[in-house]
Amino acid sequence: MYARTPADLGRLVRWRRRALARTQQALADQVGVSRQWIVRLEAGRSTLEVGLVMRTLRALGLTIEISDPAEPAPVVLPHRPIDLDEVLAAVRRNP
Amino acid sequence: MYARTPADLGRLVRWRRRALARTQQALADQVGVSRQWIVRLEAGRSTLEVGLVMRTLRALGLTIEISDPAEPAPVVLPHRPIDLDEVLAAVRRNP
DNA sequence: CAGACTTGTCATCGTTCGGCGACATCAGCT
DNA sequence: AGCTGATGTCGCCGAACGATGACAAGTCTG
Repeated sequence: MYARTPADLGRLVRWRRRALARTQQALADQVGVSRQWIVRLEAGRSTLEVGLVMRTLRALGLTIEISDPAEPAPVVLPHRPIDLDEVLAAVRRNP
Repeated sequence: MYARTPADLGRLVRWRRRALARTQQALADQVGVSRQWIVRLEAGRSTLEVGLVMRTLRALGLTIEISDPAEPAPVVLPHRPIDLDEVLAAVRRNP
């Protein structure tokens, strides 16, 4: 899940918190912030402390990865992997 | 590159900025912040505005991905792909 | 080495953040 | 419908953020 803006972040945090069936207060207690701060984060406020944001993501069991999108995408295996043994057996039967 | 703390972020931003051969002032101008703010970010300050941090990462051509580490890692191909034609030719020569 | 450029540090100012308390509103259950 | 718990909103206060200017220190090049 990509986060381009604080609004993206806010939506993500709310979704995750609900997925974990947690209240704003419980999350706030875990992170060590006020419930109102969680409300602001979920509302997509851009002026929040980045350190607290990172702690909150961590409290939700999420990781933050920063990467360069210009790097080539990893090659993805086809849905049905080729059965190498089958191919080799066929060649052995009929080279 | 995972970022767990603002200090991680700061190191990453500095590394990337230097990789792009940019000065702090140039980056600051691009993002619309003061140079001193960039200094603080690179120093790993935790109390900076998250919106500005996200904008800075974007200005450096970086993306932010938030994910659940419990999800299975994607299958990655080995560094040297198997040359199927070679394998098949070998079997044809010596089944 | 000197000079130019870059980065680090400090202090000040106006604005606003985060915590708090309080209340309003919404959501779910019986 | 009433009740309970969860969430949204508002205002106030002290702390500190971000911009600015200035200077110190570090780095690089000819």
